[in-house]
Amino acid sequence: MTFVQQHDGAIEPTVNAQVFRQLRIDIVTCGLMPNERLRVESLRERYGVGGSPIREALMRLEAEGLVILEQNKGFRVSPASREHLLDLMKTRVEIEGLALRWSIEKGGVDWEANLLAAYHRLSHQKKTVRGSGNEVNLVWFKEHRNFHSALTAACGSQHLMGIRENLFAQAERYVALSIISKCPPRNDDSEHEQMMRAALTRNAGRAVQLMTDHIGRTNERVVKTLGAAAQPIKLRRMNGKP
Amino acid sequence: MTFVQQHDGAIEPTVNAQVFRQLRIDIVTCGLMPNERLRVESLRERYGVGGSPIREALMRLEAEGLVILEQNKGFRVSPASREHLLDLMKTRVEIEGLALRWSIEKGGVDWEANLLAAYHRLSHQKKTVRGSGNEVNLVWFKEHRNFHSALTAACGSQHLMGIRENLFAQAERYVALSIISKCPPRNDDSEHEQMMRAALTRNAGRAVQLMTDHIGRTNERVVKTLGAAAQPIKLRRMNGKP
DNA sequence: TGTCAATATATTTTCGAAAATCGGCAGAAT
DNA sequence: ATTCTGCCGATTTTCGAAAATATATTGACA
Repeated sequence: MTFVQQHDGAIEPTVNAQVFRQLRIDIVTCGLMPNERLRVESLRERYGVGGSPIREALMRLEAEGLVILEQNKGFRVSPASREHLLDLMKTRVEIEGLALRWSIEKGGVDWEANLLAAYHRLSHQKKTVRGSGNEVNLVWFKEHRNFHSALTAACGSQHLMGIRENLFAQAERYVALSIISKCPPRNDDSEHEQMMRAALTRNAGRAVQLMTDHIGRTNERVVKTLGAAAQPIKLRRMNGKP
Repeated sequence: MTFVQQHDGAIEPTVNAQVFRQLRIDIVTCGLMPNERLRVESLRERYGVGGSPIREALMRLEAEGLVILEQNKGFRVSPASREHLLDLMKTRVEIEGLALRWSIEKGGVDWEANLLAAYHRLSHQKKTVRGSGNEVNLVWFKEHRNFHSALTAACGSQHLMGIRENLFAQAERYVALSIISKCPPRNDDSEHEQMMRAALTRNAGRAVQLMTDHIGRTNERVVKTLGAAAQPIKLRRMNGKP
């Protein structure tokens, strides 16, 4: 595995951590598609490392819900489906709402400053890069994740933050899927700005409502593009007969 | 690893799954104490298996928050602290409350039946077994977990259920800690019955309030016994000098 | 005596190969 | 034709040993 430097300059010290990070990115951005089988041998080639760190990384991702393990039958990327997405969204609305409410209650000046900074960075990024097809813009993803994290950063609960981040990652995967499906990305920049304003003015009710709408609108858009790209068709060997 | 048959008669097919299950139990019941180092070599002896399945199981538990990994320095059981417990409780009140509300909304006859059955089984168990010291009663733990699971089983969200179960497991560990610390276990049987009644009569508000109190009271009890047993004192080799 | 560098030991991490398991295929039996 | 049985290749799972890393110990030097 080539040691890829991260944005913050840090390098993951162990191969396991590197594989975990990269695998997570590849799954969330749908470089590895939903339901795709994850053979250890293929991944060994892909990342140029041994089997152990790969399996260990996969186990972590399994616990996070991004990967599925069928015992003695191997790993695959978690399937994407309308039902799964709906469930995810329902839960996310509650969790993000709760975290936001708490954050607005408890946030201090530092929280406000970081939120402003995060929004500023996000507003200078586009969702897709025009260059090679409509590919997902990793930097936008990062800044978007950062912004939502900043919104809820002052909620005062490690547990709630962890849950929120996990659900967020799963939702990101659906957004990536939608972008890949050539769905022209909607502009939600103003929504982010409104949320930020409501948060900074300590209008919790409005902020939560905006967040709910924000998630709902994203969801609507994604649901439309789901039927096509969600489930790779299962292929059966045809014995060469037509 | 000896193939231990489970309560439902199923046997985990892979060594990894067995180690995972057993390790999880040992941590939740404080057979492995908070903050205790988890050396691969020791665990290899303890469970009589190779290193790979152990590391893989530990990675899963790390993602669940029951185990901590410091890169290149190994695993340890997650430390237990008053702050951690308080955070956990705050979050759990919200999650359990939400799941319970949804469950009461959507639950059908099957849900009611299972809930009744689960309560009946729980009410026939004691928290501790008198035999060898005040040890945790694994069966009570199982039935207690089952009961709370049954309460929220109809919430209609896999994600919310998963989150709830995870938080519940972490809370169980604190209860076990409290029991081990010779804290005479409180009788919360009637609380369970009241919750069940409120749920069955579709009184969501009351049920959630009871749940909140239930969690709060357990928490109070546990907090008291924390100072003593929470953090094993870090020992430094003394060079043989007194 | 105390501090620092160098060495030795313990532990984690990783690899490569052996063992176990699954799914498919061929051939026998009904 | 259909079901069953046993074999074969592909894949997962597990082990044991090698490489990498952290921790402890020793000894030199101020």
